[in-house]
Amino acid sequence: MYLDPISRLRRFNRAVTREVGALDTSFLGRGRPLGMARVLQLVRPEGTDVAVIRDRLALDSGLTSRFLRSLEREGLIETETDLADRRRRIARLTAKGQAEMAAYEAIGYDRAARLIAKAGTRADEVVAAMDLIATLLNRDHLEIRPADPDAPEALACLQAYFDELIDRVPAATPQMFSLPDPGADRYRPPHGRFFIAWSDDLPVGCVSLRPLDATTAEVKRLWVHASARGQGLARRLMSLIEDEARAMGHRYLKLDTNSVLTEAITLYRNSGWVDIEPYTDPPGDTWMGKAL
Amino acid sequence: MYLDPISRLRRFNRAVTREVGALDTSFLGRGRPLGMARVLQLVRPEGTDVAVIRDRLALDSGLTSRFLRSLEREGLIETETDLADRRRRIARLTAKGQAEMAAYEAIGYDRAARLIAKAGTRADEVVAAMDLIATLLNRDHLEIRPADPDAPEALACLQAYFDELIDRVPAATPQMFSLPDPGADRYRPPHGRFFIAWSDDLPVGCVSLRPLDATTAEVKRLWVHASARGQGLARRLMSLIEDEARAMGHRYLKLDTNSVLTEAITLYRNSGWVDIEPYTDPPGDTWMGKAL
DNA sequence: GGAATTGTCTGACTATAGTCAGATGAAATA
DNA sequence: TATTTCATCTGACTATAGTCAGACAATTCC
Repeated sequence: MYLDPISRLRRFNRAVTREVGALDTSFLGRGRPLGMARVLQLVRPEGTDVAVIRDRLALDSGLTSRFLRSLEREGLIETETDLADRRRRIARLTAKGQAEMAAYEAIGYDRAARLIAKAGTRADEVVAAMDLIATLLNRDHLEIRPADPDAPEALACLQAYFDELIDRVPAATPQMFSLPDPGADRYRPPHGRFFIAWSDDLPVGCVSLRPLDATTAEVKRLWVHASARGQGLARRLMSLIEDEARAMGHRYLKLDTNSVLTEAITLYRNSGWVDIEPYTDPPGDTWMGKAL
Repeated sequence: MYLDPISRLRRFNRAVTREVGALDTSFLGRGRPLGMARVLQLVRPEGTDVAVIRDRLALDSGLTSRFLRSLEREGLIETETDLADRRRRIARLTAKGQAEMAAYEAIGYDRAARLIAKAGTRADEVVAAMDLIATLLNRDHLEIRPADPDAPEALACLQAYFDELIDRVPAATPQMFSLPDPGADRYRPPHGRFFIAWSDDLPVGCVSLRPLDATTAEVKRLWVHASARGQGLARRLMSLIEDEARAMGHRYLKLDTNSVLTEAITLYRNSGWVDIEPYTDPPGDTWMGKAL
């Protein structure tokens, strides 16, 4: 290759710096300095802790305070002391502030829409490329949080998981899967568990646990978004769900999978899972278990 | 999908803004304000026109001048008046300035290398994703320039072109192609032509023309980088080479291709090319011609 | 209960980026 | 030749971001 990977990354950096700069400049079009606009973006209508704003933007406390005062004078936000800890303050968007935020949203949305349109027939590919890069850059901030199995973000993960099974497993058909999951109740505490891995605001993985009997539980719905593969996330999810099962008092775990899903099976074997007798119907054709 | 493409683009934007910000901050580690560092980056050892620097960074002339004076005081650059137009000035890097630039280069290189390393087994995919995005963002600045067929950038294009043929055309084997091209001479002016399309500093396409007889020429080596496909570049290259042939006095064009390269053949047909009698050996199996 | 720590705020300060008007000399144009 | 345009420079100015010290009140730690 004419350009080595590092030069190509730097070419990417230049292109993207220009783009980001242009976005910043267009934000200035609303007649407010960038620093203040950035603070405003972090103030939620329900209220945001002032310390959170300071941390996220890595701002000095004095500067943050002044930005907030200034936004307050404009009537865009209100602040009040946190009743739980009266040293802390909470900033909240006013109606006027929400309108202003909507205007900023519109600017960002327009620019994004224009770029997607520019990608034409390759828009899907471009979005996948952006997911990959964003997930890589966010890698150190990946968070795994419990979720309700009927929440929209959970449904999105499950849909993606089903789509992948249908795509890869010959025996899997769309009729086998329905959403919302009729058995969702068994994934909810206190009986079961459902976790989602987040990279910023994109769900990039999930895993669930449901009880089979008093001492045995089943691991299901292990899925990792294409952009997050190859970074050990599946392993983290599995180890989390095993810890949860242990804490809930289970002594044994089972799962069913399909032999075409070789990466998953390799992962299971490498973390102590062994083949067991069949205990479910197709599309599964491989059954594994692990003593906790 | 839980997140629509536009939200995902904006997530990408956030991730990348943080990264770019961090790069800027690390440049500040050399104890020089960012603006001045940016100016320094544009001063070449051979000399750069001051107006070029101003334009590229969209700086006020007063500010540019002050930055240059300051870099001059530090001994990093020298300026002299342009002899061709004595209103203009040229800035040139001193030895000390070159050392300083090397230090900046090293910072950028390190960060890039670290990010590539973080991508682990998916580094190739990440670089391809970055190419795709950078080419999209640079789309309006795509430039097609003549090149020598033996220049490194030309060899890179040809190698990529051959690799693709070997990959897609069953009859094509590595033994059929060698580089540098033994027939390179026929692609050079005044007899032939060789053009490369550049997106920033990445060659993303090429096309060449060689004479067959006094009034007929052959179009060869039409190639477009994966990141630049679907944006009409092949069409631009073809239309350019046809114009060149016309200007050189040719009346008729020919080309040979392979039936598996369907997008290319569709492009040819849509721009007035028609099937003709075979005139070459494999791996070609489709021959086309166009009267100018 | 007293000392240390924490979160926020204010005022005074500096650094950096950027704007604007005008001066100067050179080149282009009529 | 006279006028206009151009490229650069300087000085005076403003805007924005950011730093620092100290005050104050609430909380945590011992």
